[in-house]
Amino acid sequence: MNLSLSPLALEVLDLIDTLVARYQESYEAAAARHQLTGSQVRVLELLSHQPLAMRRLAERLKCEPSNVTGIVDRLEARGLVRRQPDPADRRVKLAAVTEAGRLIGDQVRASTDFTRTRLTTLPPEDCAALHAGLYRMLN
Amino acid sequence: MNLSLSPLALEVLDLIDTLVARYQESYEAAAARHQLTGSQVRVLELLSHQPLAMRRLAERLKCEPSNVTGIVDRLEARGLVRRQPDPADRRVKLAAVTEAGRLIGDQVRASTDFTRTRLTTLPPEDCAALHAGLYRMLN
DNA sequence: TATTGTTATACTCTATAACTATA
DNA sequence: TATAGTTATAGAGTATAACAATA
Repeated sequence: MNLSLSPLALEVLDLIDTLVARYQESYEAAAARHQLTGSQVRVLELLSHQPLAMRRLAERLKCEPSNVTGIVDRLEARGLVRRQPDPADRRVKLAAVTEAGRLIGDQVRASTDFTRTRLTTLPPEDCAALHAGLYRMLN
Repeated sequence: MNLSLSPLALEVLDLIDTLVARYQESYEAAAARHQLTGSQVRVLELLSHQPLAMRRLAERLKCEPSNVTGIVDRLEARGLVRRQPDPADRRVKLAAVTEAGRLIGDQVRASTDFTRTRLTTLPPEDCAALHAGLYRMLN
């Protein structure tokens, strides 16, 4: 329904398509440089603040819990994550990032961002415009 | 390296993370509503203007040509795409969207966009700010 | 009974390597 | 010999359904 979008809005739509594409590329490429997939890096990020139950991890990843088993298996096999019992509920397994996992997660994030590098050199007034526009759009 | 990013830039980074996540969700969900994957819809979009050689499709999708064979196979099995010979080079197969494929592609795109619906209601001044900021960031 | 995590299964996307038919 | 598309293979992510352990 392009009819309801102004010419300016259509251009913004194109810019957003480009932004998303570059963001994705940069994210996957950074992960691949460390022989990791995007999902694996995502888990490392989600666990960087505190351990999470497999169930919670599935919610955050927006996928089925059965998938998380495999992703965490592969991270655990490489020593980047470990499973811990939950003292409060013996059904639950908490996934926790290891020191090695935290290190790699930080490295990937630092080497990732197309977005990040672009933002460092963006003049403050453009940054402010971006902030205002995005904030209004997302809220 | 958050040290080199201003507090404002950090907030923009968060906003962009959110934007990308919502964009992705909305794209995949719209595709799924039509029993299609994101890649399949992407192909439908790429072919919406003109037929493309399998090789070109692979370039646009940023994946190996061998993968395109499978994606086009599945679309062809559902009658959404067909393979045509290239009169100029008998090695080449041109993938072309069918009428049914064009119809579904349009429907998905219309039902997709989180981005699109947000932009329709965004005040012109916010839209202009977004455009300015994104343009400067991406170019 | 309900919930947590896992297993089993099937499908899609992905890359790599080897093959065929053209050029 | 080089290129276009395919096949074969293997790994990863995804959803669904069924299961054991625990609540």
